[in-house]
Amino acid sequence: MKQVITRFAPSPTGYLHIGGARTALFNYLYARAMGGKFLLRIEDTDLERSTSDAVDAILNGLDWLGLQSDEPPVFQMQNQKRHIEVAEDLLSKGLAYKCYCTKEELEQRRTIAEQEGHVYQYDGRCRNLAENNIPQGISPAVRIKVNKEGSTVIKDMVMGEISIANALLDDLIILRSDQVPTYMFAVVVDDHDMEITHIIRGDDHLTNAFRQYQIYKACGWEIPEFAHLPLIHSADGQKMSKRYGAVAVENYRDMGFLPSAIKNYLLKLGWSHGDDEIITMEQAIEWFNIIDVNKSPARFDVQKLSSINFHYLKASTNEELLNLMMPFINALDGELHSNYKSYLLNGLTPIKDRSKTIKELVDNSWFYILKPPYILSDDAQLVLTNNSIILEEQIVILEALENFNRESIHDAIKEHATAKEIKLGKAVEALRVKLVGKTVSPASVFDIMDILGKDESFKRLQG
RNA sequence: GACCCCAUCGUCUAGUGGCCUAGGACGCUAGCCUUUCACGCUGGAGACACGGGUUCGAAACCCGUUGGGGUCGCCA
Repeated sequence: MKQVITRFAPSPTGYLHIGGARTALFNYLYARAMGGKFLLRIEDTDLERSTSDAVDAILNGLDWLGLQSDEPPVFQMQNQKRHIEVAEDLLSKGLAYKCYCTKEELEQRRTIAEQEGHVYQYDGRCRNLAENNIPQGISPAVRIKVNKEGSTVIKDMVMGEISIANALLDDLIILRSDQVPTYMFAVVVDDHDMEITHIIRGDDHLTNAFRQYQIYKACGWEIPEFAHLPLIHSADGQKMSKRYGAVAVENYRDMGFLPSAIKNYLLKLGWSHGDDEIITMEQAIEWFNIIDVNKSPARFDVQKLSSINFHYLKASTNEELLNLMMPFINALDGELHSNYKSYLLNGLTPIKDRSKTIKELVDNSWFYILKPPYILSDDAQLVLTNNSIILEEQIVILEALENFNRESIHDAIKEHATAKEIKLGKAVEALRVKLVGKTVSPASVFDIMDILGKDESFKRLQG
């Protein structure tokens, strides 16, 4: 049996979309599961919108997720010669023809058609242009001749058998007038040349598959397997787009999600292995099969991602966590404790329980990281009830913590408060102190108390 | 509008004609644990879109309706 080769083929026009990440993941997993190869191709034939920044963003995103390709990425534009060559071959065989309609003309016809209430389909007017009718001074585009008879049937590994009447297809452009191949053509040529056996991509390409099928046929090439994954929708059921919030993987990275958690969550979106929720990459490689992917689109749920993230976070060691925290710590405003790393390594464990993300982990452990004095903002407030804590005490505790010395903490407490006053009750919930420009959650206070609470002498103090 | 695809709790899903008065997870909720928060534990509410078939039997198969999504570029 032939070796399975899959590919992820993003266009470099922005960031790595979360949906793209899932497509990459499924391609990666399928290749790994079948003992095949996973390749990467940058679809940069849109000269206007492609940028090298976007290429970097995509590469970085993939790298961060740990979805590296088995070979260096292929840049589609570097195959332009080959695309032209294939187009010319098609031309010489009479399977394609030159079209002299200008972009403007087509645009115009399209608007007219729209005004008349129907969709414009290219009418093939240049198909049989007589020699003496060829317009002068226009560099032509190349269109493929689509067989208008019968229907095209595609066997899709996810969607099953799908078909369309060929009369609905029109002669699409394969080579632009500036000799740049169109996406529809370049994918087919490149997938063939790269010997891709399984095309796993988003559902939005489903109807393109019919057009590409025609190109494969014209070229006389073997048709690869198709697998169209249902799209990920945002919480409101619409297509995931920028205006609905975070769509780039880098957004999720910045929110403090772990790559392992993102992969686990994305995997579970449309694929499952019984009731299993936490699935490692190793297990996924063992279990994954593209034919098990669901046909229906799934909605993206950050809460569920959070809970999976929480699981992976708790399963990580403090050392691993510290590494992941570094970018967030470096972005912090204020002076760092000289040995905050050892404070964190020692004290992170109880804080993990109340942090769903790496960012929260940092937010909840600021007292290990930042040096006093802490600057209180204007909206710092203290609510007193019968169970109260006094702000002063807190600062004392924090200062004492700098030395990380239980004795001095206790001394400070004894000195500044009576046992009665120290009682930490529900009132602490209402305590919001802004320190170093950050909102500090009351949970942080509890973390301090947690450490103290384990101590017998502190318990006695409560008496 | 045309074409293609989809349809189980709020969300992600299990389910391949009898193990289903439909299971799990997230979320929500009650309680326990805890000096407080969180974690954890134990419960609870919560779904087969609708209408027809097929069958002894349908969440599962077929048809239709409704609803949702996608595609219709010299974008990818």
